[in-house]
Amino acid sequence: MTRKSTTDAGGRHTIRDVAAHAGVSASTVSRVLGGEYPVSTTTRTRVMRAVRDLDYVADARAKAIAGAGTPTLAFVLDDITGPSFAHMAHGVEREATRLGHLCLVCSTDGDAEHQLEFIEMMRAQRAAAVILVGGATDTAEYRERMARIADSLASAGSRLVLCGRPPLAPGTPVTVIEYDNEGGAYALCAHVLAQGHRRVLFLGGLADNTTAQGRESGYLAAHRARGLDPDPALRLYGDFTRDSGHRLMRQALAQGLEFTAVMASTDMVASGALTALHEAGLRVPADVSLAGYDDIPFARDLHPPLTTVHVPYEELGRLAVRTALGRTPDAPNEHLLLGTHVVVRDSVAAPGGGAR
Amino acid sequence: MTRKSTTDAGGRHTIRDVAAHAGVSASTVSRVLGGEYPVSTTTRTRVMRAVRDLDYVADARAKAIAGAGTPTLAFVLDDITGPSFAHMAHGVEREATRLGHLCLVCSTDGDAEHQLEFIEMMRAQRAAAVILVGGATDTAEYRERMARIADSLASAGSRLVLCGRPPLAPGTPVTVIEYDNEGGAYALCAHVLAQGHRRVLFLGGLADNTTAQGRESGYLAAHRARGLDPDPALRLYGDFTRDSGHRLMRQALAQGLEFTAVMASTDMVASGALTALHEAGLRVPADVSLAGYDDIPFARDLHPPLTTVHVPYEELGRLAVRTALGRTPDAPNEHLLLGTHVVVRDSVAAPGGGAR
DNA sequence: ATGAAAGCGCTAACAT
DNA sequence: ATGTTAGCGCTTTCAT
Repeated sequence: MTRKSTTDAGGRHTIRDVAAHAGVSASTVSRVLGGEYPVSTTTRTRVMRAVRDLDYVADARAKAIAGAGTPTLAFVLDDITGPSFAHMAHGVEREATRLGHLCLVCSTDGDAEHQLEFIEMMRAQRAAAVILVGGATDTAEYRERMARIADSLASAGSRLVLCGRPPLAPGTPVTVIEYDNEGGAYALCAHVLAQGHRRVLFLGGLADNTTAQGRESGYLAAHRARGLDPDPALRLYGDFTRDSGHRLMRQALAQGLEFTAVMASTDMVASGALTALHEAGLRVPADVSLAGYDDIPFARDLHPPLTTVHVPYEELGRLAVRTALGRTPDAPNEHLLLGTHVVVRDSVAAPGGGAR
Repeated sequence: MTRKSTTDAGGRHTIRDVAAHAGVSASTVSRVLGGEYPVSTTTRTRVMRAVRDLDYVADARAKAIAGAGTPTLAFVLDDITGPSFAHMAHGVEREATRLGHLCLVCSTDGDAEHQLEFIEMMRAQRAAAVILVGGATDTAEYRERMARIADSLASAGSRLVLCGRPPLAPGTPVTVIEYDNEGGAYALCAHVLAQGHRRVLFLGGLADNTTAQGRESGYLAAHRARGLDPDPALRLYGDFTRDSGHRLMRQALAQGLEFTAVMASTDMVASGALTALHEAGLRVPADVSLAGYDDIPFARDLHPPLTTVHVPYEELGRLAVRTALGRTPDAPNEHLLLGTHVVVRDSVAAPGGGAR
């Protein structure tokens, strides 16, 4: 079988096969499929029939390279398994497809190298935008690296969007959308303090993660605003998982740390901590108060329902793609800061009976 | 500026720009970048320098069309927001990148049309495999539609993988990987029954969803195996969300349904149900026992820790990718059934004090 | 070891 | 309204 009629076993039909089958030229097929062009009705029908017969689907890569094609959008996160990331991904995904974009999702497991690789891949795919989400380590190296990526992307007609990450130097072609970690944590901690607590344990995330740091700053600031000086021994670090919360809490209990409330950097962390508390026979909030952060759907099913800070993750995802795609009249360098609000449920109360 | 030196403002450099910059031919650049070909060291260095200078990244689409290129893999699910799906996605994603594949993820929000559209897109992308996950409605139309897709994909050299979905007619070029919903539910329900419960409320999912049906079948079968005839009034239907569980449970309570245990079709559902139970002042498991399904990480943080069925979702995702990519010596039509096991925690006990 | 040329599957002028 | 001819950015013969 010659390499002309592509109707070979592989079954991968080309536009020329369809053309031959319909007795027209390839361009005509292209035009019929494209839709935007006048074609006689009879030809159109014949072509469509051929398409159906051959079960033809145009190669998207070829289209893309030839100028047409569905634009692509990349979403890079640390771990799709975290509820808050999943919700953002959902928002991104929905908005992207609503806008007719294909959407690549990649979890990097928090590995910076892997992340870099993936971004490079996206650049190779000529993605319309790359959305990077999740706290980072805010070092000079980080800023430099990100700036380079932003420039590369920009010069290729693409755009970098940072979500929940530290902004870069002004002038860098980047869009950053942050949610106010410090503000949320401040408000939450203020609420806890207002109940009368004076020793509140902070269960942090990775020490150098900006999201974790923001929340810690809020915790600190709230204390200082009341003229309080939080005991450094009351700050423990792990990551954002449920297991980390569980482990940290056990550890705190084992060390005999004294506190009447605990503020977790994440609902997941709070969830694990809660179990550790229960395991130790402590009642929440009677014996110790507990607060989380993120307001994942689950938070209200904890016992007691968790007081936490609501972050509009899904909306955030949607916003990210909208601004990334320039659906919003944007300045070259955009910086949005989304507000959050505390959701008061039952896990925080005044320090009561069995204070430790 | 003529359309020859692509070094225009757009910045999108082509291989020819690099070639020019390095004073060699495009083929040479290609060879250097490809690696698999002998090139003089001096040339190689010059080319690499040009690449660096221009910040050049080869267009993946062009590569793909020309025969090289990273293969792509598509993962289609209903909702990335569901923990079990997220874990599968994680597995898929990890294994795919481990195997050097790009991975497209798409949530269809349970919309069959949208799902179809997306599959078509993936065919256009010439994806190496399409993994479809999540229960479906098992009708003749479903089987027919899926078979058509499987054939299309196969004839394009791609492959369809069904995960947690009903198998198709033998001979269809499809791989299906199921986890044993019925078996798991049977074992779980047997456990509940063994505690002495006789009226156990079943909180289902979408009535026509095969996953939900499988779990219901297990529930039914476990009863029958004991010579019990479960009261049909004890089966309520909603979906797999936390809210559904909450609503259904309230409803059951409001109607004054009598039961001493409840078996939810999902941990999420169980979670919502638990809250409804608490809100009604009922204690678990003292007043009523509760069991879930999926064993999401959260399950152990519920109060009491939830007895449930473990499903190896992440492993499932990895397996799907592996078999899809034929890393497993596979028969043309493969059908795997993964086992599950019940995880006994504290939410199920013998019917006790305040039976309703 | 390197260049020239052909081709991948498609679209977009440019002709009729 | 339709066919012809160039590309798009890359790889891969086929020469040299």
